[in-house]
Formats: sequence, structure tokens, C-alpha cells
Amino acid sequence: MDAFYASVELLRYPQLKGLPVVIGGGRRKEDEALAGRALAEIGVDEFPKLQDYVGRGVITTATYAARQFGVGSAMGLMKAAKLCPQAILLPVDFEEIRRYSRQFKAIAQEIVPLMEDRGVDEIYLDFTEVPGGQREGGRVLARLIQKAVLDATGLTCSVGVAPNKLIAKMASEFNKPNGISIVGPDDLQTLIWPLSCRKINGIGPKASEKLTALGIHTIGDLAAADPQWLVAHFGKATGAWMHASAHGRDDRPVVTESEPVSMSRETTFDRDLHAVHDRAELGAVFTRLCEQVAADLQRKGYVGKTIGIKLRYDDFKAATRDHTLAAPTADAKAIRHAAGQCLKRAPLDKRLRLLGVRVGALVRANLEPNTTLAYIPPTPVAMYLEAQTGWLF
DNA sequence: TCTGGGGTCCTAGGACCC
DNA sequence: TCTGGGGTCCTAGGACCC
Repeated sequence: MDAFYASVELLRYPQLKGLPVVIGGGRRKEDEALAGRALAEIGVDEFPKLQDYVGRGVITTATYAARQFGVGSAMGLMKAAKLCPQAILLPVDFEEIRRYSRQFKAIAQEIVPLMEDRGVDEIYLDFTEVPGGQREGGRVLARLIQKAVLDATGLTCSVGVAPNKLIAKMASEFNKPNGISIVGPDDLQTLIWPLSCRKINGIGPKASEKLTALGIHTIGDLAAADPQWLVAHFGKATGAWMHASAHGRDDRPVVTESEPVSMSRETTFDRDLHAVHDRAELGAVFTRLCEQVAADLQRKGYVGKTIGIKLRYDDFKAATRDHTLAAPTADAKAIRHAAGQCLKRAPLDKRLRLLGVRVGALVRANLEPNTTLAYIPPTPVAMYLEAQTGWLF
């Protein structure tokens, strides 16, 4: 989907079309003022501006007009405000986003049933068997999907048609927004090889930097590199994968069903907190995170036995601790208890900017959703032993 | 006044088992 | 005094993606 979060807000506020708009940060009191008013009546000048933002939020999505100023996804809002102070800033409306996400996926899947979900705004569709040949048949199908999605939602999307997921993903970026691009096996050298290695889905900032340092800039450079040499620098699996990717090879299937591995909740504080000095505040947040993740598990019908915490310190370094229980749980108190034990094992001398709670090793709960699980609190003896040994009883 | 929140996957060492 | 070969699970950290 093209600039998905921002495009959804433009449906609500069409008067903002063509303007630099940025989505991100939490809901603020300025945003409440907009709610409940006749939406189309709100003057462009009345919207909150990026320059008035104070906090630690990042950009989720920027409109194409905003991107012209050099702002984009994942950039801190404070930094973005320097580049484009006049941009309009709107919070993420998760419910609305999920609604449109479900809608476009349902429409696409009606046309092509073999669908892989890649998050709120992305999917892979397997139309290997399309009539009319993969190239021209694919183009017809892509147009059909775009039209069906636009008619139903008012939103545009970009489609890449290619022999595999790796190339399709790259192709989908070629003609954004509202574009279609077809990349066949013969187009590798002309369309793929000139691109930066960073365009390969799976090569991020670190690998890209390392490749650059080794004199490899484009995918063509990567394709020409000796596979043994790549393995020597990146390890057996990554080296071989890089070589195959550069040659356009990818045999991953379109995965239509998958089970979650973990669920988590985390929060970044408005100001850094200290474990001792801000004990009460930290404790309250910690308990709330446990309750939220427990509610998520129960609502979705999962239990998990690996309970973990995540800390991010004022220097942005992160630490994780986890503990595996004998039996899986979705109970807030049990999670809080185990997470509390994890917290005791983590360094707490530096100030914290983030606290998170995660439950992993998930399995489906054989219970109806929304049932409350019984929790047996630790006995005084168990609590004593825990305090003495640091083990869980 | 840098740097969200929710995920997946990989690596690597150690414990433990056969 | 020296010391196997697999395998799985657990834990911590980190890269990457949307």
C-alpha cells in the first residue's frame, strides 16, 4: 500500500491532499480537539504542526509531499520538525489502520487466494497459475487488484510482478505510488544489478555498510563476487544467500498460514526513569505491560512459557532477560511474577528509557478466548527461597 | 531534543542427555 | 591425566522488517 498510514488519514481529511503530512507519535490533546468535529470543515491551519511537537516519537509514514523535504519513516519527529516544520502531524489511528488493512487483504485474496500476510500494508500473492502467461497475465491481474482495492477503499497500492518474492518485492518499489512493474528472468542485469545491495530485502544498514567497506556497492557487484569469498566474510548461510539473491534466485514459498512465536508490549518513557528513584512509577508501568500482554494472549487464545523483559538504557543500549516456566501461561500475575524475577537479574544502575515484557514459546491455549486462568500465588516459603536463591519456586 | 512498537530469525555458548 | 560425537533446550544479543 502506498504511504498507507498517511493515505488512510487523507481519506478522512481530504483537504490535506497534496500537503506535507506526517503520521506518528502518540495522541495528544491537540488531536482530541479535532475529534468530534465535522471533518471536512476543519481548516488546514487548524491541524497540529510538526514544529509544535515535543517528545520521543518517530515518523510512521510521511506523505510523498513531506518526503520531498527529506523526512521519512523511522525518523525522530524532533529531527523531522527541523527539516519540515510546517508539515501537519497526525497520530496513528490503529483501529482505522487495521480496518483498512483487513479490507484490502480481503479484496486481494478474493482475486488471488494464495496470500501471504507481511504486516499491515504488505502482502505476497502467488499467481504462478495465472492464465495468459506470467508476464501479461500478471499485468492484467495487477491492474484488477489495484482497481478493486481503489474502488473499495479509495487507496492506491503498487504491485511488483516477478518469478519470486525477492524480485517481486524489489519490483514493487519501482513505480511507486500506484505503479505496476513486471520483472522477468531476462531483466536481472538491466533492472536489478544496477541497484544498491541495500535494496535486497534482508540486507540492512549493517550488512550494507560491511559490503561497501569491501568494495561491493551494487547488486551487480555482489553477483560478480566469488561465493567462497562471500562465505569467508559473512558466514556459510549468509554468504550463500547473498550470492543466490544477487543472481535473482529465491525459492521461498508464499506462506499462507503461520502461528505467532511471541507477543510483547513495550513502552518508551517521556523521560528516562531510574530503577531506584522512580521505583513506583516503573513498577506501575511494568505491571500494566504484563496485564496488556496477558490480555493480548487471552484474546488471541495463546499461552507461552518463556517470559522475558527488555530494557533500553539512556545510552540506547538494550538488555534482555528471560526465564522459561515449567508450564505455559497467559496469566497477568504469573507473567508479572516471572518478569519481576528477570528484572532482578538485569543491570539497573543506568537510567531506563524503555521497558518491555514479552511472552514467547507460544502454543494455542485449549481454552475459549477471554477465560481467566487460575493463578496460585507463591507461598511465603517459596517467596523466601526465591529471595535467597534468585530461583523461581 | 536524536532514535516507536510489534514482530521474526540467526548465532553462539553452556547445560544436559544418549 | 585426558577427554567423542550427536542432539535439544535455554539464554542473550543483534540484525532486520513493517
